Amino acid sequence: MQKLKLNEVRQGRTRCTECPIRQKALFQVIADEYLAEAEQRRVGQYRLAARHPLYQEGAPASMAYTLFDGWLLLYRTHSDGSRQGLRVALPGDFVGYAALDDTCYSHSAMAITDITVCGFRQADLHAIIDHDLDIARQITNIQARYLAICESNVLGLGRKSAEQRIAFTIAELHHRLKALDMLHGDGSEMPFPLTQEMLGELTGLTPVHTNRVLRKLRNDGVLVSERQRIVVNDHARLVEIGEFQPDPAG
Amino acid sequence: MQKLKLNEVRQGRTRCTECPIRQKALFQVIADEYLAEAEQRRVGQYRLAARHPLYQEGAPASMAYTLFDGWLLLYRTHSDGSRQGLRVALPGDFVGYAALDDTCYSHSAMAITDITVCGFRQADLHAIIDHDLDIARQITNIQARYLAICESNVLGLGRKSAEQRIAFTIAELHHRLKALDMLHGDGSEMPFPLTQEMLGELTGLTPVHTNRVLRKLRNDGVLVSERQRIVVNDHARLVEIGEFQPDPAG
DNA sequence: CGGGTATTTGACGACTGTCAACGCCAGTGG
DNA sequence: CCACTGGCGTTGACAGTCGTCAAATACCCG
Repeated sequence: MQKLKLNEVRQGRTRCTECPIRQKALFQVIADEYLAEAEQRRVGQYRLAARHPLYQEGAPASMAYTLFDGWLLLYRTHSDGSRQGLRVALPGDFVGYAALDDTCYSHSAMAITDITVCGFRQADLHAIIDHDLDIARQITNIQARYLAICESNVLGLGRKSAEQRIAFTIAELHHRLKALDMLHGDGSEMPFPLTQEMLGELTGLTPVHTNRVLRKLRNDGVLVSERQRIVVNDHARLVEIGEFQPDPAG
Repeated sequence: MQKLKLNEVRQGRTRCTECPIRQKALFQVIADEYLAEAEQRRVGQYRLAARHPLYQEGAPASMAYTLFDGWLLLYRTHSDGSRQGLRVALPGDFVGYAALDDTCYSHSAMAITDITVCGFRQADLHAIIDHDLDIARQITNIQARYLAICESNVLGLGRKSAEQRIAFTIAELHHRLKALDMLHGDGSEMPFPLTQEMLGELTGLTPVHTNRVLRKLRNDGVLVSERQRIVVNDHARLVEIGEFQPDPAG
């Protein structure tokens, strides 16, 4: 596991309005409200290269982010150095929020691909929340949704087999990418920038076993997995194996 | 797995003020604020017998509860009927809150022991939150803490061994019971109303393997486990095995 | 082309689940 | 008081999933 440089890689800083994804962003309301002040508060849009950390668990949680472009992996580090994935953030997702002042991040975030994020100071967010009920509710809802996802992960890791967890994870990503109109071709082809090691981190498996499960899904004709891409041949089976339900799990 | 009767068992309904635990309740502020209206809104204190459900996943989330007395198990049900424990709630804990109107519970709650709870209508809570910033913050903090616990569970289930997870769970409960002054004797003796099956549900293990792990901890002199009771002989080892850290995990 | 990273595969072993049986205990009813 | 009963805890034998170790191959990028 290589050491990654800290956020030295941030380059550029352009106005949030230039981001095309913005219209779809879950967190659009805050982006809108905040826009007027964004420039003068020196909070704006950042770019971060793939494989670099956005923030790290244990560090003071000074900023939260809306992901505008790219894929982001949220994970928590075990004492032996291994990592447990918590969630993949996709464009529009709001990450790194801490409810209290002077808190530390509970997890780390690493860019899977090159990403573009819009940063907010936590302190500013708290101030906004106190003023604006709609935004307060929206943030609360986002947190509640994330909590439900987290509970689903607990259920999956505790009760499901490796194959079920892999299938669930892929099915869930397929579902979310579809909602973001990020599928290719006839809709069965999805971009998949995660390495098998990352997929293993998300599902609590070693890279080797992740590979074996993928091979089985491939042999069973459920999907085709290549670098950077997965083609879902038998979507019904994938959903069935993973027991994926679009709504309740988030 | 036997079928449990629904909340038919609720008996009595007395004023919240009679509960001695109240002074320590995390959720005391709301209890205070809410007290004046509690009676007229027909929201008050319930009793529920051990092994009976307080609420169930998928049902409309009409109420949230502060646990005044007893132990409560939060869990989520897998499609095969097995259950994955999410958390044990102890006196003072606030459970069942849903951020949105017209939501369903994401998980179920079952009384481990006989319990006493103080119920709040979700709609009323939402109204209170909109009026009172302090309470809004407090609920948000409770949710944030629960989220951190949930992330810890994901890490544990994904990366830790059975022995580590059991040790962690016991160490965590020991820590929380100590804070509530619910330990017996010299502080090494803790009440433990969970069955081994429930402990297995929390740690993602079968009852049989849970038993084997407990035997090992017993043979290694770490603890003594009996029905309804655990004596922690070697607290340092327990914490070390489970990699339990009091603060960050909640 | 060369070097590093990711994927793939096989052999082996450890951890955990499954199945089955038995013992213990508390509560119940005769 | 005692036998009965059901739930829980305990144990052993066995099987299967998954991790570990090691090596080979494929891919990407300079």
